[in-house]
Formats: sequence, structure tokens, C-alpha cells
Amino acid sequence: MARNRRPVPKEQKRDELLAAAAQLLVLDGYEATSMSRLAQHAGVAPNTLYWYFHDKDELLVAVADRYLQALLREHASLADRPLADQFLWLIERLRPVKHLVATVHNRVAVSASVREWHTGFHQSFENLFERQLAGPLAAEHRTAEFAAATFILEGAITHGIDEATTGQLCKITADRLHRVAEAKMNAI
Amino acid sequence: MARNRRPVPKEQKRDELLAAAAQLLVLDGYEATSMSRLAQHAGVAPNTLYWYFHDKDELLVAVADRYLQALLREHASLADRPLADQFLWLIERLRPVKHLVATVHNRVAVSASVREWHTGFHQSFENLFERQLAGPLAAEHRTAEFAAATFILEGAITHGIDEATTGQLCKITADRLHRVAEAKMNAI
DNA sequence: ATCGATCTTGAATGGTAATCAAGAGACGGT
DNA sequence: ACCGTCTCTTGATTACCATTCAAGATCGAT
Repeated sequence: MARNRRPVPKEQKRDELLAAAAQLLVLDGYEATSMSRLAQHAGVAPNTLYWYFHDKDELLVAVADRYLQALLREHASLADRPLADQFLWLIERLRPVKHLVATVHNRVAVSASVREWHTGFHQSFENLFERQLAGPLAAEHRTAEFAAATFILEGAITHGIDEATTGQLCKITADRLHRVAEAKMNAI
Repeated sequence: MARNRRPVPKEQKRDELLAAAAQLLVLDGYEATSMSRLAQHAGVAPNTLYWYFHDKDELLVAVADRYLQALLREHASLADRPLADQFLWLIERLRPVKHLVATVHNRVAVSASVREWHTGFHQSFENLFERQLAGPLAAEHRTAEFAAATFILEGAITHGIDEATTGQLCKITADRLHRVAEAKMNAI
């Protein structure tokens, strides 16, 4: 048990800092937002951020995860919509943070915490695919097909694609996954 | 005509700086390589880099373009190999610079020069598709199909995918493009 | 020999992420 | 009621960064 407790529980304050950080990071991006400015916007000294987060990368990961978890919670209520619609919804929801998605991919090579979160991010996508497809995929196709679907969605998020093309990409990806799940491999 | 000429022509020296910069950037990545270190490794003062390149971003673009142009020149001799093989070759050639690919995507939002080069980068991919497919695609499918293919290839480059999966992704992408080009849209 | 353009550099500026050591605040044990 | 200890907060500092400025060096043309 915690021996000492502050008036504001640690988890809560951490979440407040996260909420404040999310605003600035979404607005201006990772590299254009300094720890000083994040602290200032949260009404706290820069060093306080380093008490709750080891790194700027760890802060990025926490913000990204906060966003992702909220997204997945919201997504749960759409689970019976057509898969292409779910993809479209996901893309439109992730577009506002597309620069952060790009930053995550960029910092995978640099930061261990980002690297770890990134694999979880992909895992979430694959879990979603698996859940939606009812039948399990043949093991030999699963990895590549899921990777292809994930890459298309990631590309649609991070690149500024027009609405019509985005819709087509969602349809292409969903159709393909359904076909593979039905194991009509000769038609693929 | 140039009124004054240095013992070493400007273009040549620029290219030497580029070659030196490429080594370090490929090895350590964009953010971990400072302009000072790039200058030091090229045997020149940091400011000299700013005479030949306006920005660190412009230097990145120049290095990336140097790499891409060499790649496309080499690729020309593979034009009669199966499309999937060409994709595999491209991916294996771009993997060593995957962090730079990620950096380019990350800095598209920040730097105008990177943004401009990035569209050219995608254009090169689409040109390659078009050239390889013999018949032209239906206009209504072209954009989305090319985008999907590009995103899969980009994903395969930037993510650390194992060899088997990479091969499958190449095959999936190539097959799909061929099918679409043959306009068997009912089977897609 | 000189002029002007091209190229190079040392020094400085304003910013950055991160660290360190000192402090303030709350609680449990006494 | 005091005290020590743990939690949290901060000011000061460090080392580095991209970029700019003004001054210098070097060359070709006149």
C-alpha cells in the first residue's frame, strides 16, 4: 500500500497532464512542441513532467495510448457494421492525429518505449481483424494478409487521401479480408 | 554562364557533401545526426553545408533523392522480371534506409521541401506500376489500387517484416495489380 | 592590380531534452 | 505535537542543437 498520499492521486494528476499534453501534441506535433511548452500549458514546471514520464517519448506513448484506448472503446459499439464502414470510421478518427502516427513510426528506431507501443498498436489492428472475420485464417496466410490490411489502413491515415479514394481503399481491404477468410484462395 | 568558377565545380562539391552525408544519415538516422557532425565528417565547417543546402531538410531530401535516382537507374535493368520479384528487390534495397523513409513521412507535415519530394517519391512508384502493367487501368480504380499497392510496399519497407511475409506481400500486391489491369473486376 | 562574385568560416543566438540537488508538503509512527 | 521519511515540485545547470550574421578568403574577369 502507498504510505503517503498527495491531495491529488498520482494516477489522476498523470491523466490531467496527459490530457493537457494531448491538446498541444495533436495541434502542433511532436517535434514542434517542447517539454517547456507542454509544462507551461499544464500549469506546471518542466521538471514535473519528468516525474510522471521518464522521457518525451514515454509521454508521446502515453498520449497515443490514451487516444487509442478511447478509440477502441468507441469502436466496440460499431462491431456489427460492415467491415469497410468500420475501417472508414477508424481512418477518419485517426486522421486528426496522423502526424503523431508518423512520429511513432519514425521514433520506433530510436525509443524502446515507442517500439513496444507500436507493436501493441499493430496487435490491436490484428485483433480487430480476427474478431471481425468470424472464421480464423489459415496460418500460412494470416500474417501477410493482416500486414497488408494494416499497411493500407496506415497509409490511408498518414497520407492526405481524398474521400472517394479513402472509401475505395476501405472497401478493397475489407473485401480482401472477407475473401481470404472464406478461403476462396483460388480467386485471390 | 558562370562568371566565376572555383577549382572544384559547385555541383561536384555538392555531390561530395551529399555522399558524405548519406553515410552518416543512413548509419545513424536523421535526428541522431547533427549538422556539425555531418560537416565534420565531410571535412568542412558546419556553415558550409548551409551554403549548399538551405536546410537540414533540404539536405535530407537531396540525400534521399540521390538514393532514389540510383535505385531507379538500377531498377531499369530488371524491368522484364516478374513484378513480384521487382517489388522484392525494391523492398530489400530500401530496407537499409527505412528509418529515412519513416523520417520523410514524419517531416512531410513540417517541411515544404520534404513534402514536395515525397509526392515525387510516390509518383515514381505509380509510374513504375503504370509502366509494368502494359494496359492502362480504368480511371476509377487507378488511384485507389495504386495507393493500396504503394502503401503495402511502404509498410513492408518501414516495418521489420520477416523474409517469408515480405515475399507473400510482394506476390499479393503484384497479383492484385495484374488482375485489376486485366479488368477482371468481378473477381476482385 | 583591382573589383566583384563565390565560397568558407568563427562567433553568436535562441532554443532543446534531460539531469541534479535542493526544497515543499503530507503522512505514519511515536 | 513532533519527527523522519516518502512523495512530489522546482530552479539552476549542462550539453547540444539548427540556424544566422558578419567578416574573411579565394578566385576569374577586367
